[in-house]
Amino acid sequence: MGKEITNRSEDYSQWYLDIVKKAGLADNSAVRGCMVIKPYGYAIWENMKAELDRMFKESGHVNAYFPLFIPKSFLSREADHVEGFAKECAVVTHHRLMNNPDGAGVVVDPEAKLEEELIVRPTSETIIWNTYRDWIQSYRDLPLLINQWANVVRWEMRTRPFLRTAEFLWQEGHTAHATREEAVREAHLIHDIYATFAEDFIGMPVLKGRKSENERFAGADDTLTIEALMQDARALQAGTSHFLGQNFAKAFDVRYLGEDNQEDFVWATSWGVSTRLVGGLIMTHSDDDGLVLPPRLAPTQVIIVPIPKPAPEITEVAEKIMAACRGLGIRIDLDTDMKKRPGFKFAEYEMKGVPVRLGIGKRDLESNQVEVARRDTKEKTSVPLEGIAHYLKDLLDEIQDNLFQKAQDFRAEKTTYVDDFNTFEEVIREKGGFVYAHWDGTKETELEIKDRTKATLRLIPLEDDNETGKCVLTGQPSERRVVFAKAY
RNA sequence: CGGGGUGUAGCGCAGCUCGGUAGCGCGCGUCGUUCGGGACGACGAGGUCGUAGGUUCAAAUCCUAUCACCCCGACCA
Repeated sequence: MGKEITNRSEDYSQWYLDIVKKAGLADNSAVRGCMVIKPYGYAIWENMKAELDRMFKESGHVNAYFPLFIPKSFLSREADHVEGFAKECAVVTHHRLMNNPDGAGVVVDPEAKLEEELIVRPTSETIIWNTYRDWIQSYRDLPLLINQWANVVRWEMRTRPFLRTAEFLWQEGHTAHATREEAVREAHLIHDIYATFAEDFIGMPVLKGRKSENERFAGADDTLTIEALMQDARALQAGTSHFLGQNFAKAFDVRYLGEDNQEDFVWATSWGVSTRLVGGLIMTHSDDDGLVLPPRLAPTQVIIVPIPKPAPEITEVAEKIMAACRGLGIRIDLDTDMKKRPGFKFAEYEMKGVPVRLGIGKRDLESNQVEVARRDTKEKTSVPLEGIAHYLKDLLDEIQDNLFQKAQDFRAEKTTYVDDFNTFEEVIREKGGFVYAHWDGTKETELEIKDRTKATLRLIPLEDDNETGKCVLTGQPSERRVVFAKAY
């Protein structure tokens, strides 16, 4: 008891907060809008990070680190960019405190005002492109394929753990290329990596497409996005990859001399995913009993619970199982807590979403078996000790597949094709999910739809299904269906 | 920034209307009995009542100011 979580059907948003709290992923902090990521939550992020980092490096990228602070003037170099971020910047104005002359505490020393204010980076395009100017002279310096793991700050009005926090952790890739084609290719490559990661590791199916001009990243010529559907039938933007054209090269005067001795501005991309992915993971798989982790990202994949409590003869068997499992790369642990009772532990590991639990008690020892409990289906079976490691390896794969499949089925169920506006409004209001509809391509229509239904244009699919039609709102001709949804 | 609400033990709350020197549940510690789905008993530790003023013999309670946080909107990875 005392660990009850709100049912999804009652209050989805409270359910989410309960999971974050009770699974020990994050706490609110003393700082408005900023969370403390607890060890268990951070371990999930570390696993994500490790895999993404591997994927970036395999595709030729290297890591570097740029400053947390950006001179205010840098931000305003690119007009669209500053417009997009100006309203949510944390600004450093002074560099020193002093004892309060009126009494206790310290105050900002007015003498220590900075000549130029510093902005805590909301994203690093400006400081990086200012640096790239010095690094790039010739086509031989290109491409420059750099990624940074960092924290950024965006002073959001309303925050939610992982989904939207004032400070968040992310990676931001910033690449420089000699040609437009190469930069476009890079943006698509990363887009593919993001989609692969989301589906194969988080087990979160995503739609791939491009953003409308209105939803595009501030300063980009083209924004590619992956969009996932959460269990409350709302969309989550899970990662974006931008083709920046020559916008930042022009703003920071980054030119290179080509093989043909012609000078030109450099072409750019930038791309990022954040700790928001942890929020997406939670909302994709978890249930009313707590977190459900996809095995590939679970800090602990298998937990052994001695029944009724740790004892030498149980530990001996557990050690053998663990050695065999670790040999196959399975992350497995033994619960050695003497105080808590088994029932409590079962509930606790379910809350934490550990994919598989092994129960070992006297009757298992006698029959040379263990009890195997899956978190995803709640099924329990007795499995012979002989060959248990391979059994578990296969089971973890099966759970990973099952979670992905379930999420895919859910998305399919919540995907609707709509051809008239009444139905559109009704589907958005009653059913939610992704709505494929025709759109006349104008910003006005997009905004009016948002205004009337709260649904936003999530993406324009990349592949043309060659189905022309009429805009669901205006009846004007449309070349393809686009995807609308209510989003986080 | 608009509208609503809350600050009392680690967490969740009662007490405030009608001032009298702080209580309940969970959690925490010790011991014992338990232990195959969130155990039980006994004893115990723990609170400048958000902060600063004021009224009063006396303030968690009344008054003033202030800060913080939460919820609903507008902004957003």
